[in-house]
Amino acid sequence: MQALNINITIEPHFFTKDPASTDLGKKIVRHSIEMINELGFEAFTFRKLGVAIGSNESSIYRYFESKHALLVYLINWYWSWIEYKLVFVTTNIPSAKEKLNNAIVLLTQETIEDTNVSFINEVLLHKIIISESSKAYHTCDIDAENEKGFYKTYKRVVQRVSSMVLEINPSFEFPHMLVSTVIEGAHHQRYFSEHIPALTDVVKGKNNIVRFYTDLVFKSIS
Amino acid sequence: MQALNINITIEPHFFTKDPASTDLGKKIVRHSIEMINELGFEAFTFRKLGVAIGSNESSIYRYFESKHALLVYLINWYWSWIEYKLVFVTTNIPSAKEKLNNAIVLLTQETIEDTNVSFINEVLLHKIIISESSKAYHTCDIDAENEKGFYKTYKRVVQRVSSMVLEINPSFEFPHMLVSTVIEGAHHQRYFSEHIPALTDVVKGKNNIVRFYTDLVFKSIS
DNA sequence: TTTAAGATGAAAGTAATACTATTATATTTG
DNA sequence: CAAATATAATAGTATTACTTTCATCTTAAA
Repeated sequence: MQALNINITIEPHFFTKDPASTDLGKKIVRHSIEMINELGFEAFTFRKLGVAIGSNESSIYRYFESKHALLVYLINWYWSWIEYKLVFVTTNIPSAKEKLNNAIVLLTQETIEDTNVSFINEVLLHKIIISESSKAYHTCDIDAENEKGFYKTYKRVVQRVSSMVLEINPSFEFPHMLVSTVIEGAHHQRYFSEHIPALTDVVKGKNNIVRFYTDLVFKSIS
Repeated sequence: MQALNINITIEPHFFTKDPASTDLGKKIVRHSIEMINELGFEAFTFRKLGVAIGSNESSIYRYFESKHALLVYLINWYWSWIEYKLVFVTTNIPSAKEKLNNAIVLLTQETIEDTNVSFINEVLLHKIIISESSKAYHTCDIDAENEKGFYKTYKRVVQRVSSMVLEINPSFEFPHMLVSTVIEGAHHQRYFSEHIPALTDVVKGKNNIVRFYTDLVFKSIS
């Protein structure tokens, strides 16, 4: 996909101060993505990030109230970006099946190029989504956070693809289950293929994950 | 399932001292399951557990070297128990389809009764598996731990069910992906249905999750 | 050009976590 | 009954995830 002059806008309740609005903010986000990838979310701290960007811990807290909040911001950025790409690959496609196919490919494929849409490296961000995003919603605060709309963007993506499923088969009972199974499943399979290969059948270089989930979707809704 | 006089045996490398071998050990495991459920894994600490069982933090460390190790123990206990039940519901079933069907039902259904097989409450343990198990394998130590066989029991269950898939369709390319997708998917759907319902189509009281995944499996392998 | 508002930095402090280490006291076993 | 083993009590450590306070630096309007 070619780079357009677009920008992913993130709603104000995902940050204390908009990181996209300042140099320091962008630096915080950019380097946090790198560091979370390198260290994992647990070992990543605002102190270490501060040292890495030559800034102070307390300054970072002016943008994000906690490292959990930063992760939620990143997750929402990711889903906003996916939503944008989803609209892009499904607009003006007359065939409902082709539309859904494009959507499933988008949701299950590897991210291999940084589109330079922004100050965010999408390849690394996708890796964070795969390895760390479950830590954002497996908390005891999930219910309160869900009410505040923390997972709205993700839900919207699921809703859009579910509608495509219903376009093809209006009587299919479980479109949301199917779509969220595919999304979470693809993430798991990518993680397993790298770390617990006995749980997958992934051969490196082949697009097995995309093919598996595409088949799964079309067979189960027919 | 009726209670048999069986016991789930856990391999020695999952503990420092076998909790099944002493009263204190059983107390540690029993109460840790309760507390992890109440507080979530993050807020659960050995200190709190010690207070709850009227014992000392340092005594708990003699059984498990860390709270992560305790979680890995619980996960292995769960999968050993599932493996036992899996063998139970698939033995002496001549039809390959019925066998696989029984397996999928077992993997996707809710656990509603504590079988009293042991000192472990399986209903609560299943909830921990759903909410917390991903925290065990989403660590930076995953590769080392996988090599040490930390996830062997889980892999064995996936392998058994994958074989059943191949019995029905020997040319199916992705049996492990299918089975791990179903297992992880069912856990996610149960979690989502309680906390982020927009991501599912689950109606309370109905066995939608079981039905959805059973259909999914049989449609995709046919 | 001054000024004052806002952004950032430096430094110190806090409560809690996830352990470890040491020593004392029970309890069991041979 | 002694020795071995299990458990408890206590204290200590390094780190985390923040918070607070105050100083300084920047910048943009008066």
